[in-house]
Amino acid sequence: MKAKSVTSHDVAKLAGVSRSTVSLVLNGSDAVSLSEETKERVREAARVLGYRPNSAALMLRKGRTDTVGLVITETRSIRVDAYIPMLHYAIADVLKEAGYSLLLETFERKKGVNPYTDLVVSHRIDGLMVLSPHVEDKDLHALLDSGFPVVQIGSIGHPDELSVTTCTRDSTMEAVRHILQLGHRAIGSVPFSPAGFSATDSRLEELRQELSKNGITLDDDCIEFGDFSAESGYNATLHLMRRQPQLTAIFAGNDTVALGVIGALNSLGLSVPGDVSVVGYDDLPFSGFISPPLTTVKMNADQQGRLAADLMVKRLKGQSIPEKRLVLPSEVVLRASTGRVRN
Amino acid sequence: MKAKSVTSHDVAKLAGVSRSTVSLVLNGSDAVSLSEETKERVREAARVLGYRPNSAALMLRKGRTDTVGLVITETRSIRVDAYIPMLHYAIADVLKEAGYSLLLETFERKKGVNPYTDLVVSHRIDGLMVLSPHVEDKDLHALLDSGFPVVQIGSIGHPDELSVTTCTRDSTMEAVRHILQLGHRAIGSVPFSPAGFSATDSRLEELRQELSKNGITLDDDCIEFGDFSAESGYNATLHLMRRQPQLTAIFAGNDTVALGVIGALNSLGLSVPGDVSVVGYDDLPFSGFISPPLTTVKMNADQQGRLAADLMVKRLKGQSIPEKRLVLPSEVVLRASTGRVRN
DNA sequence: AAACTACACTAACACGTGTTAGTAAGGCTT
DNA sequence: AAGCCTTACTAACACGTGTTAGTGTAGTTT
Repeated sequence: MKAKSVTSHDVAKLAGVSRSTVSLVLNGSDAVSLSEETKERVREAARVLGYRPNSAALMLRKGRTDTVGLVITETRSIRVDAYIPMLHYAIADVLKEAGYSLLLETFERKKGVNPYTDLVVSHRIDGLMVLSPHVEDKDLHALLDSGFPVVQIGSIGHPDELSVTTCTRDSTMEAVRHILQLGHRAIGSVPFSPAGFSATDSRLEELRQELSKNGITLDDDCIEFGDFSAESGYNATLHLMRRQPQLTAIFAGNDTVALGVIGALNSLGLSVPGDVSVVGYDDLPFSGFISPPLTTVKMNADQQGRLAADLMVKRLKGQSIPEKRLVLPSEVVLRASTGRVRN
Repeated sequence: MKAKSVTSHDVAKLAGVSRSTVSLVLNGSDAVSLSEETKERVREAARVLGYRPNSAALMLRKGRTDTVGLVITETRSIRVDAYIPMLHYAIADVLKEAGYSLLLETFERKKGVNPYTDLVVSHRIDGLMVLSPHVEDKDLHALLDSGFPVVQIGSIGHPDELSVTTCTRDSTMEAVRHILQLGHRAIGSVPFSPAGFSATDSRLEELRQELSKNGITLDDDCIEFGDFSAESGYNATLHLMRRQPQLTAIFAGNDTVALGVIGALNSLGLSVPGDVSVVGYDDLPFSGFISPPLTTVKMNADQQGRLAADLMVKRLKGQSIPEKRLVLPSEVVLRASTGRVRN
């Protein structure tokens, strides 16, 4: 019933040589000389039998798995936001190209349990990629201390970390200037998550500072936190506009939330950008094609993922890494969701 | 530098017993009797050293990897549509709960290359999940013939297949009736992909049949194919409405495409649903919170993924599987993107 | 007293691979 | 003819684990 698997022993038997010879031929080793005729006979036998080395045996022998783990910490966001999957698949692409497999690890943090231990200590993976790591993640810091290959998307400030981040400061400044030039003065914000997440905190802080430079204070009453989903953006906006109906511009924490922000504004009878302008972050694939097309701060998830995966490949292959912390620029994409303030 | 890994040998030495004893204790085997005192000493030693069995050795010894592969065939769709990731993460959740890891495999089909061979023949995985399989996929049929554990999301009609599909026929009927009751007669469609993909073909065929039952023919001129993204929906709609400006209702192939459809209609100065009604498929998390909230055929990706993963777990654990082909019902969700036809 | 049982543990094998040290034979040099 | 190099190959080990058959001892039965 179960097709017995083909081992190098079978190949050896068919080719009339020893198992060692099979291994040497198939791995192209030139440490020992073999006649061309024998080599060909072995290759042919392997082909006929459809031989593939058993990967577990390979891992055991070589002491590596050619597998990289991917940890996604923000489990709440996975199902409702498109950004993580974009990173994920970009990473998968690059790693596959370099000969590595990608093992997905979604974990919930439990008290007293180090979520990295299982994968790492059991030698299940050669390296770990962490998306949106928490700055105060004790276990992650410990893992970095141990020297295990880790690449993060997002920094936790560890001296040895390899990370890729996107700096939104300049773009936020540019977006704020854009909004101010359109005449807006009553400005609110709907971050994409509760406070405490690094991207949320930094975007909010940058926004606050830029507005402040221009003499506008971003009052706490003008902020209503979302929770990753468009739904949360929708509900937050309803609350926000009930409390602060004078607002004419809203900075959404990301494009998914912005979708809900626009939906809520419209449901309140407000037009975008006629009555209220909306700015997002990320520039998801759909952002240019919704109604109205969204003005947003482009993050380039694809490039971010690819560079992170490149870092991992370099690290695993022992290649030199000139820059351990890559910082990508963002870019403001002006579209139709922002407009001149109503009279 | 490199922290040498802890093996059962180390544990044995510390506990003052043989390696066999360590293995027996830690696996809770009662095939041989051991004193409680020794057991405790071994457990303590293992705890102190932080011992975890080497997974490669385990795989080799046990002949299984406790790993499931996930093949995503529609690489074009991955980055631009939210449906696949939802399936993906639901599957990952269930498998993890059952003690399996998930290995991601995104592959491009190349001539003469069997994309399943590597993972399967090298014993890298115990089972394979295939998302949106092609009906005529020769290699997949061969894999099923071989008896290797495969679960598909989407059917290819193989006699032994394990699959989960969602039947949209009833919902399409219901949605069509809904649209007709609103007075619409000039109806178009923007499928989410080119023809040839099973979901696209079946949805289109169901739509055609239902309309036909009501005396309306869905002309080819009233169909403009999308290509997975919101952008493709946007562009297709521009073409479609230029060609058929009389249309008052559009069935989008999925919600992502519907996003672009609505965007395009608005950019043409048409309101939704004032001038044109739009129906989507999937009910993505954002669909209820965009503007206008989208009327759609709900697919329940999460449940689909969970059931598929359950099938896989049952299959791998040798449990009985009463129904090899699960067919889930869909459900029409009426929202504000559909309305009475304009006068 | 011999034989058996129960207990506590270990030696040895097998999983499938890559690699190093070693063997055998033939041709060449001295 | 003895020694040496080259060519062609293989035996044997190691990776770390789970398990089966087996060993020895103490206690109990016949």
